[in-house]
Amino acid sequence: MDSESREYPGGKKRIIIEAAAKVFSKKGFHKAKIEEIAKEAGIGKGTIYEYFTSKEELFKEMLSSISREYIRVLDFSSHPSAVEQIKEILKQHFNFMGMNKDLARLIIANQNALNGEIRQWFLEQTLEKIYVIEGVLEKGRAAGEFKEDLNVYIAARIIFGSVMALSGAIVHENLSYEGEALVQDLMDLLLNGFNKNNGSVQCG
Amino acid sequence: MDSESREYPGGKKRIIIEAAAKVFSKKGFHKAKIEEIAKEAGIGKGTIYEYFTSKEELFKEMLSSISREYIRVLDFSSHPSAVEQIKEILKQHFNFMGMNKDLARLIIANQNALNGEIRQWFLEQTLEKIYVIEGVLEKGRAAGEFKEDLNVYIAARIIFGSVMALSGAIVHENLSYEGEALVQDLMDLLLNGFNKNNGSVQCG
Amino acid sequence: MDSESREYPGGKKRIIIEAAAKVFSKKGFHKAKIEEIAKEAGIGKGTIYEYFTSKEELFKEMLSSISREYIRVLDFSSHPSAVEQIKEILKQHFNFMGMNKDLARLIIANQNALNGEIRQWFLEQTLEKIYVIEGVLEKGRAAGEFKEDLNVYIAARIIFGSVMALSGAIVHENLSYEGEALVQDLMDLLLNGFNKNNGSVQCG
Amino acid sequence: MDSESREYPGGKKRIIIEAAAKVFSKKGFHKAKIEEIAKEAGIGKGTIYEYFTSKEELFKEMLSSISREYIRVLDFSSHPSAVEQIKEILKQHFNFMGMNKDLARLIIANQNALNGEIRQWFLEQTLEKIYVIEGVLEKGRAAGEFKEDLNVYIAARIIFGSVMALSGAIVHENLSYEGEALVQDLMDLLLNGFNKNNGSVQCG
DNA sequence: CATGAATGAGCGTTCATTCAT
DNA sequence: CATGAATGAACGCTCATTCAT
Repeated sequence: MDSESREYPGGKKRIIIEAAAKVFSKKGFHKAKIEEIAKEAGIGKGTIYEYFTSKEELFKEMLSSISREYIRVLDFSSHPSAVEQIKEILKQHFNFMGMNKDLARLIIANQNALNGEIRQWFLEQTLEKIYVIEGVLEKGRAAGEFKEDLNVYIAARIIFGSVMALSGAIVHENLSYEGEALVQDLMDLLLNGFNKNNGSVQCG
Repeated sequence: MDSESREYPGGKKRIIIEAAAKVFSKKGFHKAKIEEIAKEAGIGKGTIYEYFTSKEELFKEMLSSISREYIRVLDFSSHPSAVEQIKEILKQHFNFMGMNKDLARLIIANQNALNGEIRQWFLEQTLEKIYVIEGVLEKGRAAGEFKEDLNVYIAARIIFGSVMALSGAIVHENLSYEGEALVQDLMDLLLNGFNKNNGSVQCG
Repeated sequence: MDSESREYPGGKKRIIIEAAAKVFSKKGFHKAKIEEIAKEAGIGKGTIYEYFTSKEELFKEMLSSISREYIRVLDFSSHPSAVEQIKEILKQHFNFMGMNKDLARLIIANQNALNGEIRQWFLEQTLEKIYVIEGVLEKGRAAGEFKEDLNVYIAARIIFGSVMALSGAIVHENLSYEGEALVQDLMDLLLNGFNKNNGSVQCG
Repeated sequence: MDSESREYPGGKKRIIIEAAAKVFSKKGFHKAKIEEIAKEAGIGKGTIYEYFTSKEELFKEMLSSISREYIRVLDFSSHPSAVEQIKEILKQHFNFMGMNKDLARLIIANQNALNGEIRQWFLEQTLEKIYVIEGVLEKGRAAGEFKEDLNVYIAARIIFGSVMALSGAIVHENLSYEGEALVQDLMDLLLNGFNKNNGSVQCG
């Protein structure tokens, strides 16, 4: 409860993670130097090793932290229907991506990059997010919002993949994500498909 | 006309690229060592530099080579409708991914990874593939196969993203891709959406 | 104030430069290995790069350091006449060369060797020394010590060249430089020339 | 006596040496590549090793060859007096240096550079030239052209050093060497010294 | 706890030399 | 003799990690 921790809730660890996020985002995992992170954090190089055992661990903890924050932001439970929840997820996601392009790049870039242990770990993070979507879809299906025979496994991956590809467009091609147009269009395509005579067109 | 050249059409360069594909797939760009690639190719380290000016160039040439092979496989032009063409793309894609899991991992893994120049280059490769899909969609839309107001930009990215996410499932979660079930389900969802009353359910 | 800093004023940098001087002298620029310099200095290879950005920089800084020391030794301004000043320069120079044969070898050896940037730099170092001599000669000429029409440009290069050639004799042929005999003889030849009837022989 | 050897007296070896001279002059010993020399000579890399056992040997043979040519050029024996002979040596030397700046640079640059065995060898080449000068001086002294007590050892090195320093000025500072002015001035200073009242001023 | 000087394993790249053809 | 594809020893430099203070 000293003044330090009041200034920086979470203490040095928080400071380091924020500096790491900034540097890793800008440089990527391999080109980011521990020294630069330390400088960005305004501390000594050795201090980082008081809180993290290695560069990899720092990277992973930073991503966990971001994910946690990201998930925390993804507060969708208050919405009544699965469709609305998914809409909310997409909306929040694109907003997050658009407002944190560097972090977004980092998340997209490391979708499956990196080696060995860390790759596995990352995969699990990704799956976790997919499972959330699967959960929402399953509930929606059970509630009769979707086809009875909806393959939630595939559907969840369609959503996740679409979101990632469009996020890539946002950060790499500067696709505008503002307003709800993007989400609206995406949702319409996901719900009603590419075919004519679907969606708004109802049978007499 | 010696047995060597018969065994390895394309000569040493081909051997090196194949060894590089194997090692890069297993280790990723940064952890892959030139020496290991050389050993894998059964040649001396220096020989690689007779054919490629740098590790980066080797990496890029290898990916180009794979892409070329991959695109070559993607022969879909003979199919009549856009829907059939896309189905064919997906089918061939998943087959390719399932049969070349290491290469698949490499393509997925490097979707957006890597830094600077090489990342830019990779991005362009990816966009190229998306543009192919966009082209097919546009033609299909013009031919009246899809909604008149289909946003091909978003639709292409939905397809690309879905494909990548499901490819990830194939290589990382061992999702079975055999038969046409996966493609059928995916296509159904893409064309008709998640909603009930779409697709197979026809208006009286 | 620990014993370390007392032992090595100037710190690690000084230690490294001294080790570098030793190794570069013995092996020359290209055959000298950074690792050997580090070992000679009793430190780790990486430490050198904490103080110098590259092998070239280390080489140049070492030569600068030697030159500085050498120039510092060349304190001749207190002598009244140009002739005395030049005598003093020569005396000090030969003493320095004789007492630091390794360094001498290095200075002579690299008179014009090395490529590109570093050669240019070395050239400038050499010219600087020649300009000092030119300056002394010009003052002496103005003061009436020499021929009125003395070509100081050529004269300075005669002195510099003679000194280098004789320094080479000292380090390579073990020419004795002790006492003032060498300087005396050299000065006599420079001032009075090879001809008979010059110098001590005065006209009735 | 085949057409080859008629075209190139001395055969391939001569061609290689000439190519080596060109490349070594331009790049220096270390930056010169055997491959480039081979290309310059219009032959295969391996062929060089049919005539020379190593890069070092090629370098030494090339220098020997140049020196031989250079000495051959230095035909001064027909001149009557030692002074005239030395004048002739200087004249020819500066002409040679001025007309072959690249080779000149090479000769000057490698005065004492290079390591170990090759350095020793180079030293001997240099001494050989100095001994020629010493010989001329000694004869001149005996013939009464110079001071009776002329220290030919030092005098020879003064000449050699002066010549090298001025050659450096020619190739590095673009000092003009044309006409006989430079030789004239140099000789005057060497023979009569820097002092006033020497040389042209004759006793009544 | 905090620091940053010191470390050295590790790797991409070069190029003189060899040798099968 | 001639070749040039193949080689691998060698080295400069980086940077994550350690540890004495």
